[in-house]
Amino acid sequence: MLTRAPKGTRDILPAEIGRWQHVERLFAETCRRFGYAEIRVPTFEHTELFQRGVGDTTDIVQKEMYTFPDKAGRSLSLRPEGTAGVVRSYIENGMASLPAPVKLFYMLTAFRYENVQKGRYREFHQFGVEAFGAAGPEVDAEIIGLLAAFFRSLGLRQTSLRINSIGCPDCRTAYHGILRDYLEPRLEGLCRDCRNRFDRNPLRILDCKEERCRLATAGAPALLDHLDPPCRDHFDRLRDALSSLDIAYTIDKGIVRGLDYYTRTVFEFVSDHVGTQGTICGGGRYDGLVEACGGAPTPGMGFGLGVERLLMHLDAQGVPLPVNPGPDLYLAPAGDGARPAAARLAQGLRERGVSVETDLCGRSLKAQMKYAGKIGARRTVVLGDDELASGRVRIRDMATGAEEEAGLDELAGSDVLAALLVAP
RNA sequence: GUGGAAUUAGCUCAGUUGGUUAGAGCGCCAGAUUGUGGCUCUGGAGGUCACGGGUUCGAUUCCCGUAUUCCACCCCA
Repeated sequence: MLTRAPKGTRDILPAEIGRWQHVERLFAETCRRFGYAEIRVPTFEHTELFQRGVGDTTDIVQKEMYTFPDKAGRSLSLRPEGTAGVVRSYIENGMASLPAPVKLFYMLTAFRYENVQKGRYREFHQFGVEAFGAAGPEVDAEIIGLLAAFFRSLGLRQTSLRINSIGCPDCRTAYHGILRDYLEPRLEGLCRDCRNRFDRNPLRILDCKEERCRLATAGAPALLDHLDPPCRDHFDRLRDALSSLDIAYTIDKGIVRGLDYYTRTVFEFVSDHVGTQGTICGGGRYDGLVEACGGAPTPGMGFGLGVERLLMHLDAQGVPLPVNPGPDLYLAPAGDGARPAAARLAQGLRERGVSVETDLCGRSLKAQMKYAGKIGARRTVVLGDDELASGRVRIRDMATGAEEEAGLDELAGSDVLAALLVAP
């Protein structure tokens, strides 16, 4: 063949589209019940949006973005996540003047130039929500509650919620000092990356997976223990809110998250199954992001959820997902004389809402019956000279083999139509 | 970006210690005489053995490179 799908991309084929549509419907419905409205934003944006919005120092922006000049010389980038574009749209469309909070959800594809593994692709699908204008922990808890409801309705089990607070810029500045004091005598023991991080972003050193860095930071003070009083209060009230929603969680002081914009609350839903791509969903609060992108100071909170990973973990847990059903009716013309009548009848039934298949390959009646069985047709009707002459047909139930007689003229009429539309 | 493994039909896999036309199961198409599917039987289509070089009289098989997939690191969804 000429070429294959590019590395890290995949086709979603008809055989699996039912699973995708199922989770999409369920997510959209859950969001609707929680008061979130769908928004669709561009696949690419000006590169500076992501540099500012995701963070210039992040791996995502530094190493993983699909950035290209367009023919007019603008630097554009395929979105590596959903939040930045939604924030841009919020500002650009004056949503600050809408009744607060502004609650949005999206289902989109994002792009990262990364090495491929299971559950990690270069083009991947993300669901997410963003809530603007609510500063308190109540919205944090509501969003986590939305996810809990979504997972429950899907039948997803064995995931755990981990939460942390990384404070506001003030407590982070203060904490950076405390952390540097602790790390300075241990600087020689750190890896080269982390020695660079020491000045720029010492918080990330705690996230380093290098053995020697983990040893050096094992006894380091945690940011969570050095929050200023307002951040501490926010975190404590989030815990109370989660408890009153009966949502179980564990505190994980190690959650830092790789995007620069987070403040205070950060959280992840992680599958308890083995496997390195265990994070299904991650998010948190980003109280400085709208302002950083040129809007008025506006608190925000949201998450991104990896759809491929969600489906992967549903599979791993054996959660059944629907496949697309076969047609309500297969209409089999017997003999060439019946073909125009069959096509006309199929058209009429389809316009009345029945899903009908009929022969397009000139097959024998026997072959048509085989085909009807293979595509999962619920019923079949044979249409030949006899039926056209008498105006009577037999409706065959493919599961039981039972046949029921009906008038041809009533087949498209309401009674038989109703029977066809009712699931067996 | 760094390591390791794999790649033979649409799918899951055999196989060739280097030698004529490369196999199976499933799937697909057709048939088993009258107008009825699932079971069974018969036949058929479908492969430059991932791609490109090298060694050789001869390479799907051996060697090198590349691509892709999977695994680990890293990162995250």
